[in-house]
Amino acid sequence: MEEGRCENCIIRQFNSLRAMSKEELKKVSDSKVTRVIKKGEALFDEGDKLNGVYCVRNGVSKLSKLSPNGKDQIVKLASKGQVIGQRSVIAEESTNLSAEAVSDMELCFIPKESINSALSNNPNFTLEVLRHMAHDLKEADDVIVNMSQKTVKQRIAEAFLYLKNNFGEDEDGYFTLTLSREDIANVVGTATESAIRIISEFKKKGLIKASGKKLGIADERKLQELADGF
Amino acid sequence: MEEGRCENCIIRQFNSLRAMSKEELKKVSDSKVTRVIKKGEALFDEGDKLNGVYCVRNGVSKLSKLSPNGKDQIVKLASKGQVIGQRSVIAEESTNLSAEAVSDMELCFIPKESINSALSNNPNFTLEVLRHMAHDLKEADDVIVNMSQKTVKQRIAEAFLYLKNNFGEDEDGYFTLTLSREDIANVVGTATESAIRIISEFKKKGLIKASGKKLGIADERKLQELADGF
DNA sequence: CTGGGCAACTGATATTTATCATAGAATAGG
DNA sequence: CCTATTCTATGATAAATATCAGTTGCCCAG
Repeated sequence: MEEGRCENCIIRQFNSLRAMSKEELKKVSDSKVTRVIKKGEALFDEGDKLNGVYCVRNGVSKLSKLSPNGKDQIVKLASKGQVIGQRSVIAEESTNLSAEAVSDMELCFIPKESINSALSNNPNFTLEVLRHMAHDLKEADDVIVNMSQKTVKQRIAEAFLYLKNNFGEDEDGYFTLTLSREDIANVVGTATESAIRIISEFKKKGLIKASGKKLGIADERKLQELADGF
Repeated sequence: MEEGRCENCIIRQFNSLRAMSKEELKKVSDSKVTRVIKKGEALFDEGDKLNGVYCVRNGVSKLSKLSPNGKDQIVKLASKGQVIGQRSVIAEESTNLSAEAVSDMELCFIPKESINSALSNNPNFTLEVLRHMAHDLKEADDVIVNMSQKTVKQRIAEAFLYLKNNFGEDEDGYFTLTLSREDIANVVGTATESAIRIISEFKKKGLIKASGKKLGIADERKLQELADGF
């Protein structure tokens, strides 16, 4: 089986690595280490020095930051095809985030040397990473605006739409990715109880549906309207 | 007077342009256009296509985004030495922000061709921009956490510290940069009245001082403690 | 099958923040 | 120097959200 080779795996679907030359990819592939992480296990902690990046092959990881008041804020959910830790490696700083698996994961660890050598030798790759990062930065602006201007209800509605659009749903219309209420609260930056209350309310109003731990969207149109502020 | 040449102006102090070669800087210098903008005037609006970047030579600009509910959220304050619009130029997307001068400004407009040519020909420059952007992205995470986890009081305290640390103060201890209460409210993402109330409260408690429109810090230690949540 | 532990839930209450209304202070332009 | 307009300020009130306390239900290890 050849799935272990980056040339066959990463190239097309993954964001910036696709700009690597065949040779570079071979090097990456030879130096990488595959890791399996169980749901709930940590990938790294805030303040750690990363000596490489992680490329997600399967599963989802939450990237979060502990706020001074002791609450976790989830800044990003990284799934298949996304690269974790590139910012720290590129800026040569320690991480400001911690990463934990929210589902069982399989990922490839790529030592920073491989990345750095590609960065200094392959301008196309660098430019590709740069473009990608410029885009991320614009998205971060949107998040900042949403966080500071939208109500908790609106943010939860958005989170539901986000979960559908980014991780998909099963044949019954439930999200592929199951998050605890606490995680949802940490995504939108609110108290767990508040999140639970609003989720119950949405369910009563027929905007969303819930079955056990599974969540899903029942009325996307209305949910979108709510997220947009009507 | 030779202040008009980038070789003499930009090189040392400005973030990523310093990685340009002498030749590139000459090209930039020849293609750039100096603009003077009065306080309150707009540089560009949300959705505009930028065909270049602005390098701030003097004064301060607020970069903001209109939220669906009609309020402005100030995402960044750019001052001397900072480059505005690079993200849009690099990602080849239209801006998601609008820029307006909060004090009289002098800036250089650099056509995107100069930037793009340097990006594709000078890997060092690209890498430098990339590093810088990676750093910005980490800062954006911090902003997100602050916005979603801290109270309005804490955020206003932080804003005051930020104003001091980034723009300095005069001999009497008042901020060099004077912002309206509305602007401050838009930086921390709250209602103008709430910002005013909290500023009054801080003043009564001796944490800050105000004289006319001028604002300053009176007790930095306590203000910092408050921002950190005590 | 069963008790312990944890996640989900609910109620009561306190706190924070927004909104509406209004008035005084400052400021720019004629 | 005056007036119109914008900025700052403050009160009253409503709405949103957090906090504390307690209950239920579920899952899993023994």
